[in-house]
Amino acid sequence: MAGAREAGAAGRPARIPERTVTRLSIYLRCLEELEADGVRAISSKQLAERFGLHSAQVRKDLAYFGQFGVRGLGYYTAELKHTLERILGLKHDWHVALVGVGNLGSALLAYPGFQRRGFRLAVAFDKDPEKVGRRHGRIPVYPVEKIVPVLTRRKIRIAVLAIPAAGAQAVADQLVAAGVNAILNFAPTQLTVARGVKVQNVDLSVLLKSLAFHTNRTEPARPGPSE
Amino acid sequence: MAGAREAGAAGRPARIPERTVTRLSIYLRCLEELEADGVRAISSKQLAERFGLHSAQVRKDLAYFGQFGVRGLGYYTAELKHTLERILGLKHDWHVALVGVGNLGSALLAYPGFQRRGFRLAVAFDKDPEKVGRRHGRIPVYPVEKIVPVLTRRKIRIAVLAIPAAGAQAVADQLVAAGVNAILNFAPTQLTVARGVKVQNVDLSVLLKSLAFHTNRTEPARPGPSE
DNA sequence: TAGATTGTTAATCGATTAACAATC
DNA sequence: TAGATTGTTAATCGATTAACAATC
Repeated sequence: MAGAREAGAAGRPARIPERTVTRLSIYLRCLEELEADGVRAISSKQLAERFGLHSAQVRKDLAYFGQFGVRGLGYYTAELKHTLERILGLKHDWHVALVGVGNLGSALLAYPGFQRRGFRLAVAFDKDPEKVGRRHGRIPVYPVEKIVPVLTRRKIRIAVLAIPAAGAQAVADQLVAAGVNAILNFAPTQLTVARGVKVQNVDLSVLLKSLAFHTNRTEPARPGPSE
Repeated sequence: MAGAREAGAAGRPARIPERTVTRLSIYLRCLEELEADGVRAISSKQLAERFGLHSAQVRKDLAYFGQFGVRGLGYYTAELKHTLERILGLKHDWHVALVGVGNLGSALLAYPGFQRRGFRLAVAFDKDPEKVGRRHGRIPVYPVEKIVPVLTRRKIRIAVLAIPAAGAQAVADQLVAAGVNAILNFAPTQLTVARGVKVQNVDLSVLLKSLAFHTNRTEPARPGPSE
């Protein structure tokens, strides 16, 4: 009885480990390159090697969602890419809201790889009256008070939070009230949100501290090949 | 036989889980706030609750490095903060190199929380002759060809990579040759580096894909409390 | 002392890896 | 067919949580 069950044939939603989802995203990035290079197919072993993983890991990650490979051959590049896009929900563009048009927010608005991959920053919010009303390229900047009406009307479900820690929780509450399901949080603070809303934290300070810890425990590295 | 052994009394370096280091950074952030609020001491239970963790987790994380608590009481805020700073290697400023003065790089140069917490962006590099030679505030911008001599001379061990994927591996090679031990990598590509060099990837596209996956599997969230 | 909380060991849980029959 | 690689189950590994004696 071969069990091909996309997300559980019975109906059980099947919990997917967070790290599996992250790896699928990385596999996809790789498959885009492979397809551009004209590589027709790739095995789990070859794919795994590119990321220092084991082939079983790759096969297991994919097996959560179905059977996509060909025994004796591997996976067809174009087909697997297509499949991963479907699994990750990238078959249509996502409209994304940005809160905070400061240094980081502006950089994100200008970041091409962001928009390119199906994430379209559709609206921005800021509390500074100087910034409100203007446009950043083609993106309108509203006052933060408008979060609920604007996002509700536009049915936006993903938001990026690029403001200081102080006001972050209040804004997050607004986002959730507006029906947002997922928040990419650059504010260095722990957000409390309703169950079902996913928060992905990116705390540059925390990341740097981890690097400092590692550097602190490592020899000052040879001065390089002469110079 | 109570075993107080900082990093292994014998000399064994004791492998610390990555996630423990990340949590220590987060605890520290919290302790800074607590100290500012005049909170004298805190228990592992109280600390854990702020992050949705179990108290045993907090105690275990700390136990890797020694015994810092007081039974029946908890941990003294100021003391634990001090201790975590020492463990993470934050007792002195780190000079950090930035490669890539584009949108993201400029945002990082202007980001205050970055500099504030003991990470000083000391030098920047770019391949654009337009940008080279100028200064960003007080930070000089050199051509990327100067990475090895400049970093070697200044003994810089942490670098931030904020350039497109295409040139990232070549630049990473230069950084490693220059004696860098840790790289915060914003380029959406897998870097191959010498053992002992730590790479911390921040791929915005991957993070957004995880959010898309979650959003894709979730009901479109109630439209919020009326509006 | 009585109450509280640590530090630490043992039990549990979940994720990674090994192994192999199925099959292209 | 012979060789290769999948999909999947079982074994291993590591991290989280429970439990509790030690002790403030």
